[in-house]
Amino acid sequence: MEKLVLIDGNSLLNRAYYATPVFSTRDGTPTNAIFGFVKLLLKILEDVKPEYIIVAFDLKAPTFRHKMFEGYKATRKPMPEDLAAQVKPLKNLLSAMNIAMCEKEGFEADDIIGTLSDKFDVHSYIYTGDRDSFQLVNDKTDVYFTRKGVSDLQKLTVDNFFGENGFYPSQVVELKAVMGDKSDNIPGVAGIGEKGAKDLIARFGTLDNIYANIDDIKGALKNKLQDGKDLAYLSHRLATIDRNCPLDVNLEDCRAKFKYGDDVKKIFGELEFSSLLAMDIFENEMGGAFAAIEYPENVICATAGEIADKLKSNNEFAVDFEGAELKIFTGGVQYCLTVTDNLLGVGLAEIARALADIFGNRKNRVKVFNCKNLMHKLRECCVELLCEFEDVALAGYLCGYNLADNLKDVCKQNGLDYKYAAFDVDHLYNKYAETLEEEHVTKLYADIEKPLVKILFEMETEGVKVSPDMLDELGERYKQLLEQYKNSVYEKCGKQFNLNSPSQLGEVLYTNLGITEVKKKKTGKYVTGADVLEKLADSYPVIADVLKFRQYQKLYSTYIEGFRPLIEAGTHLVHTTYNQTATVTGRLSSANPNLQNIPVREEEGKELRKIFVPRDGNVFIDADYSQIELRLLAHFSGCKELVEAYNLGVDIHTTTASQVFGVAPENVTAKMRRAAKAVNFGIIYGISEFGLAKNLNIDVATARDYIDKYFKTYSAVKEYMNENVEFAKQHGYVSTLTGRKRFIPEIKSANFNIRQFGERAAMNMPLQGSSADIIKIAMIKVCERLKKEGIKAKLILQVHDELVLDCPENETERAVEALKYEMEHAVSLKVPLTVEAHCGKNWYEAK
DNA sequence: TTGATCACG
DNA sequence: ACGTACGTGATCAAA
Repeated sequence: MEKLVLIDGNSLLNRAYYATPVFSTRDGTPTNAIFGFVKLLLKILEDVKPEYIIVAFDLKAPTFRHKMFEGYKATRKPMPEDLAAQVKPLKNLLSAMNIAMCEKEGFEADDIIGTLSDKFDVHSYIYTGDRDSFQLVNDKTDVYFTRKGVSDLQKLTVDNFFGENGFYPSQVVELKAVMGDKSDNIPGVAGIGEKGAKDLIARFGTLDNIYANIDDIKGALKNKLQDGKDLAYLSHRLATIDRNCPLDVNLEDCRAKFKYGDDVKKIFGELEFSSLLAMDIFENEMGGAFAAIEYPENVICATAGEIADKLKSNNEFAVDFEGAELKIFTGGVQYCLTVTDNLLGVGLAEIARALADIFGNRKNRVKVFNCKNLMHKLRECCVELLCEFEDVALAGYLCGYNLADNLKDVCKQNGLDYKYAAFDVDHLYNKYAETLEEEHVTKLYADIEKPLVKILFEMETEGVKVSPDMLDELGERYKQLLEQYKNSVYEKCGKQFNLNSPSQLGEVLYTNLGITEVKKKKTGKYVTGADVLEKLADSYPVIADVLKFRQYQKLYSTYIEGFRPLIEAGTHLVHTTYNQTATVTGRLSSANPNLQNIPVREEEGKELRKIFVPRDGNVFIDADYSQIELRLLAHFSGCKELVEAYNLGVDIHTTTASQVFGVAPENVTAKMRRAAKAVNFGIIYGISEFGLAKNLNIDVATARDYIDKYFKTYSAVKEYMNENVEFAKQHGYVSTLTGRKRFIPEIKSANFNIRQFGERAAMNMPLQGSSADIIKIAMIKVCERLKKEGIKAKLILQVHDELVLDCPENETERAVEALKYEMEHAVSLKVPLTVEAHCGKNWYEAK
């Protein structure tokens, strides 16, 4: 019998959307759902080899079911924006693939599929993620249900249906009539759920039969059924698929005549589906079938010697080191080596020797996803990575791809088979290397990011020493204060509750204490943020205690207890992990623990820095750039007033206040300076009246006045900001000093808020990103300099505009000199870069 | 898993 | 009419 594939387009696209990691083309067009859909489509074509295929879609217009019941699907959330954006492109693609589509006003895809599966003398294969379609299963119709994701399909046939579900296809409707369907807002009988409904259907078979024998049912169940009879029959009608919708489709319209033609290739290219583009397509009379990427021979288990041998004749290879498995792809073959310290198996020494042969050989060149991770793994085996390396994650990051942070998911994103991980690494790197060239970021990759990998590895390995005594001391103190403030709050509220719960706190403050000044959020919850509470502190004494509790709770849980498990036993070191591919601006991030957000602004928290101490006989040297982003603003905008101010070395906020408020510098009040400082910060963030008003706690009109005055004074800054926005609108990205790019798809959004966000991001990124560039360059220079001069001081921390050295006391002077010089001379701008350095016996003293 | 909150630059 | 400062990560509560 000939085969007809019927696909529920909306349902599968929806499934594909949630099953595929979020990704998009670099210009921001989301493509993950289309990708998942296409992968499944190709699989179906290959598996079934159907003569006919058609994809059915829902229309937005109300269906006959809505006319029957106003509430039908009323509780369904609207499609996420980035899924909705993928519907049209999918249809275009299907059209280019010569795949028939069908939609009909007043009907759902289900009805179309039900009708077509009945209409022709063929065997029907229905693909859907909707259980409603189960009712369509019969001797000439199978349903393939997407159980989990899109690849795990449950095949339901007339033969296995009862066994899989415990009821028959015809009873799907009967069941739904009783139990309803939450997702479609089909009511069913109130008070009866899945279990009750199944029992009833197992006993009576149909809804009609239930009511025909209603007197056989006793008690509450009977009452529920009697009360819910109308809704049950309404639900019955709602759940029934209409197998007679008026469709102008004949079988020949559905003929599978897919060709992998230029038009399809072009669309795959536009969607950046490189793994699909790379497929070998061989067309046959079935309408086209596919062979995916040609994967290499896979040697499941190799010996260390075997691999080392291979590398003698081939210096280039790609690896994936996951768990105890090292996969190596070289010379067209993927080898797999198990690295364990089980001496009963392969000797550790032999493995270590092989690893040293592989990664310690400077003639070798390895491609890897996240080289820093590999270096840590090798270190566990006492092996140092000395060979040349290429980092797929880093390259992809610089190309602007939104890559998952592990190779497994990246493979998924790219439709690659993780079984061939080392091969995939090779494949992906080759692709990204081309893009690096196209985007003109190869130098950034090779000269800044790659050298930084090794520096970060060393910083992480070196670690930062924590004083356990000081940690305990502060912990005890915080604990006591915490208890004190907690009790005080309880007393003043007249009740005990969980102070850590914003919702409970909100409830108590606004209900029990009658504090009504503040509104709820759009989620319906009370706002209890510190900025809001602070305004209430004067009127309500309890607020101050709440804020103090919050402060110490943060310090205690995040920085005392949060730290304990991360401190290495014996050495008392914490080893943070710097993520080099986490931010959109080019900054690093730090985690486990995050050492880039150790308290400093409030004295209470700043004390925490006393727990960080240098090694014995050493001091910390802490050096930070002074206002680096504002200086970059002066540099990029060329604003005469700003450049001059920085070249004269005057206080920039005072200068701004003086120029904006039109008073002599010596007449600038503290309040004026504070406002000017906030404006300066705001400018860097892509200022908005509202944001400035909120920050300064002033009204929007005053904020607008400040901004107007600022831009009038510094018109070059305004022009520069406009240029950034215009550039982003035109090219889809902005860039930094080193050519690092951030793609800003939001800037073209139809949504006003999203577009505004894009504009602010376009203004901010060149400043924040260039600052990141500069400190990265400085880190490289500082490390080179220390090495060259034989200074034993070690770079141990980076906090965006700040570097910390752990330095032998007798080298302090030379190290300060080197650090300050290399930071200040990392790049040359129209304004000087200045660095302030301090020394101390802990991080508190060195600030 | 998500949202709220708060620590940093 | 509507919601807004830029960039991160950790913790907790509540689903």
